[in-house]
Order: sequence, then C-alpha cells, then structure tokens
Amino acid sequence: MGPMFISGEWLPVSFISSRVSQTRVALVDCNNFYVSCERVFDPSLAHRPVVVLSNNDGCIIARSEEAKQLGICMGTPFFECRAHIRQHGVQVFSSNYALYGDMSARVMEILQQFSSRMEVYSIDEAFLDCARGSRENHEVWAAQMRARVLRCTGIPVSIGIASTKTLAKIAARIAKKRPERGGVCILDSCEDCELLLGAIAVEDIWGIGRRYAAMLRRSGIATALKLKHADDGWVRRRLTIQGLRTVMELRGIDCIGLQDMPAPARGIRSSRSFGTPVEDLAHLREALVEYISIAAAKLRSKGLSASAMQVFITTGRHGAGPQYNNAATLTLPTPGDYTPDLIRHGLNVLNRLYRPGYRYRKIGVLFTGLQTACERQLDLFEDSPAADERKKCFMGAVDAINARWGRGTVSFAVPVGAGRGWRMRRRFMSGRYTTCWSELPMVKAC
DNA sequence: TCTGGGGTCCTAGGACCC
DNA sequence: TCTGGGGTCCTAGGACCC
Repeated sequence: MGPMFISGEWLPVSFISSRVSQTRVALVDCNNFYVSCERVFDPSLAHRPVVVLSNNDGCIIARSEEAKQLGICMGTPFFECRAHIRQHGVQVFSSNYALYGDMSARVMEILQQFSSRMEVYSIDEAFLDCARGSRENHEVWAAQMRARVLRCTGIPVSIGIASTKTLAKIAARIAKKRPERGGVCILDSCEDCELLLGAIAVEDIWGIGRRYAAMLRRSGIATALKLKHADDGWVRRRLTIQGLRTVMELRGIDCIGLQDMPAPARGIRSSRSFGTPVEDLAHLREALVEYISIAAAKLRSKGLSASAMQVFITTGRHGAGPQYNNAATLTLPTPGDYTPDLIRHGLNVLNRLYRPGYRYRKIGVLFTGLQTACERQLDLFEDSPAADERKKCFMGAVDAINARWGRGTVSFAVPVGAGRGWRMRRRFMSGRYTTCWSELPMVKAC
C-alpha cells in the first residue's frame, strides 16, 4: 500500500495500516539515567540528592528525585546553583560518557531479548514492538522487562505502552510520575486516554518544544487533549508537517513508525567549549586538530567518508566582550576519512576564519556529505592504490591503539608552546568502572 | 510598451530531540 | 570566573537549468 494524501501532505503507509492492525509500541526509559549509573557503583548515593553536570561542568543535565525535590532545575548553570547545592549536601558528578555509554549498551542488550523489533532511540531510551496480546499480557511482559534490567544492570526503568510512539512517551512519563503504577503505564481505552491527556501540559508532549508551547498557549491550547482536537489546517500552518504528525499520533494514528534499521548518519560533529577562553591561533589549532581526529575516527568506525567539512568558532552567547561567531564550509577535493588530510584542510579553513582580539569559547568541526566506500566517486588523479592502502593501514593501527589504550594515546601534533588550559573542566569525575582495567571498582573485605 | 514558467539542488536558519 | 554536545527534520530563498 502506498502513502496516503492528507491535508496537503503525504503521510507514511503506517497511517493506514495502523488503523487496521492496532499495533502497540512500548517506550522503555531509564530513570534519571546518569544518576542511576553513578549509583550502581556507589550504593551510598541511594536516597541522597545527586546531580550530573554537562561537559566542562557547565550545566545540570541529570538529577535524582531528591535533587528535583530541592528545586534544582534541568539545564541550570552549575555556578548559579552551587551555593544551594553545597548547602543541601548534593553530590555532584562531571559527566562520564565512557561509563554511561557502556551501561546503556548493557541495558539495550537485555531489552533486545524481549522483542524482535527494537529501536534504540537515545542513550537511555528504546522503543520496542509489543507482540500481539491482551492488556494483561503486556503488563506481565513489561514487569518482567523492568525486573530483569534492574537485576542485571542495577538501572531502574519506566515503561509506557500505547498505539503510537508519541502516546507511548506520554505513558512512560505517567509511569515515572506515579509510582503506584509500578513503573508501567498502558494507554489504551479511549476514555482513559482522554482523561490522562487532559492532565498533560502541552510542553510535555514529544515534539513540542519551548517556542511551540508558548505559541500554543497564546492560542488557548494548553493541554495534550486540546492539541489532539485542534484543527488540522491550523496545525499544519503553524507547526509544519511535523506538528501535524504529532497531532495524528495523539489521535492514535501511527505516523512515525518504529525505525529498527538505523538510518545512515547525515553528519558527524565534534566540538567542545574551552575550560578557559582562548585568544591565540596556536591553541585554536591544537583544539581543532583534536576534534578533527575524534570526528574522523568516528567516520572510519562507521565506514564513511566525508565530502565536505565545516569548521566553526565562537566567542559564546553569554558574557561581556565583543562577540564573533563564524563558520566556513569546504568541499573536499575527494571524499575522505584520512585524519592527516582532514587536519590539513581544517587548519586552512581555520586560518580564513580566525580574527585576533577575541576571547574564543568554543571550536568544532562538522563532516557532511557522508558516503560509504562503495558510493564513493573515485578521482582520476587521486593516490595510487598502494598509497591508499598505506593510509588505511596507518589509520587502522592508530584506531586500534586508541581503542585498546584509550582515546588520545596516539594523536596528531601541531606545534604549540603553552599548556592546555583550553581542555574542558571535569572536576567531579567518577571512575570508568566498566571500560578501564585500572579503574575497576574495589571492594574492601571487612 | 513590452522581459516566462517550471523544475531541481543547495544552504542557512529555525524548530525540535536527548 | 563559571551557561554542553551531538543529532534530526522542515522551510524559504537563491542559483541554476531548459
């Protein structure tokens, strides 16, 4: 069956098929994931307020329930709430992605045992296709899943089940907010659904962010229930086709579908804010080389070559002083994944971009026009096959060493004098307990 | 005095997500 | 003093083509 034409737009096939088949999708969401990871390896953190900071110890990005109750908000700059945090004895961690990434992989491996189709949506969430069955069957299935994830990894999860992904997200939210439901919420009957949607604020809907929520509220739409019954044409004009899909999904019509085959990446980026502002070109070059190396390793790990690269530098949006944000894109002579070539091009772009006299806060690189080896257009004048093979062997060796001994064990140098003050701050790091031999947790015998 | 129409491709910017 | 990083999709507008 082909796609269906509705309200001036094509919607996917699933628009029709779902009405007939009444599929069910589950969203499994790890509770306060980063905090939960830290707690697994330090049980003394249980029942205590804990927060995890973003890179560079900038903002609050994860909070335990106790920290939420202290009024600590998501995204708050750390320096603004430091006094509050100290006063209440909140435990603070820098983000430890080596640990969270590995814990995530363990959770996903277990979830996979519960469904033939699964979409890993983010580091702490997955959508699963529910087998056909009664509500009772789904309740048992979800309860088993929660118990097994908790037993095998120590991570608590909430599960929402509904006919569309958008409704499943809402169900999981309800499951998390109302502990009496045992961590599982199934949205199915119409009356039940309408009642619950009336209590969901419009900004808490998946796909409705701050801007859209403000606009909707100004137009008298404050709840998920109101949005569900909004006029299609109006939604289409004000929220684009994406917004119309969200509304359809609230009505129980599947417009997004489960993506169990991950789509190929469209862009690969690496960037960081500096620990302290940087003014001179030499330090910018040093930082850029590092980020190009990271992004290029990611390209190779996915078997991709980039056909264009964008370099961007910024003085940041906050703070006093003159501001300068700029980016420049370069189409590469031939698509590639070879770090030294990419560094050479990147440094040339940076030379064009750099203006002296600014305090830079961030630099980064974005690779686009990604293609797989078999898609790659060959260049009549490019390296000989032997030279190409040498490059491949060389990068393969570098990647293998860095995979075994840690990122940056072997790196590309640029001439630079001073220290590395630009490196990001990570003052509250826990150990890489699961991915680094020297940082395994120790148990003391009494 | 009078100067087309329809299409594709690319990019920048804005919205969203975790 | 101190405000993350890495993604996605959609739209509008410009360049270009016949």
